[in-house]
Amino acid sequence: MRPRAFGAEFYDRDTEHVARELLGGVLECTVDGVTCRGRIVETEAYVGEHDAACHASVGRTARTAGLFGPPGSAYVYLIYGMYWCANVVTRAEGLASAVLLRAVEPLDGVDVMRRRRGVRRDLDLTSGPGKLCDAFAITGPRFHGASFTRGALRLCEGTPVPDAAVAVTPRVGINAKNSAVDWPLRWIVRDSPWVSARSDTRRWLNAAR
DNA sequence: TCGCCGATCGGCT
DNA sequence: GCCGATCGGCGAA
Repeated sequence: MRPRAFGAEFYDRDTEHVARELLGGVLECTVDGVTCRGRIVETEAYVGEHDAACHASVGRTARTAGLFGPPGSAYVYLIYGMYWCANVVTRAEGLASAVLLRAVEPLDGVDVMRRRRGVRRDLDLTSGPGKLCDAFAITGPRFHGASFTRGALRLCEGTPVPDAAVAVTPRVGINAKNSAVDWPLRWIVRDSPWVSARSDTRRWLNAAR
């Protein structure tokens, strides 16, 4: 059954709330007639031009223009010349912030994901921002600037995740000299095996106790 | 299981 | 030129 997509008003709010509430939601992407779905288990917030880890901290450029776009639009960029990362833009148009989709639990289209990824273990299909874009065939040319509220790329209502099952950590992959390195803007489903950076996450959660 | 390293290229200084 | 919101393979422990 086709789930219902979040509307633009869902994204026209504080980025932290959107990131938190996307946990348990469903990412859906249709390419070449095949639909893949996954339950979102990990997100990160990039909260604006004052956030040194946010691409928009350099201001509005050709690259970052998408971050200033309307709520619910896709900001898809290439990292390390090799991997795509998918974000959903938050807050009103003109405010540069977004939620990075970092990991999902595969639900539908798993065979296609396996073919696209070519990895040994299913756990490596979608447990990272570059991995999930590969598994779902999300690329910049296909989806940068598209809307997550309708069409081939959607974010949909799923089963909400209770606070007791959620953990918050600093974001992954932020350079140690970045002033925002420690900001707690990563949300995960605490016990999901599908989250990225598993050993780092375990270490951080243990140290925080 | 951990840590290191190379791949690969567009955007920015 | 430099470096990154990453990933997978490798060798060591």
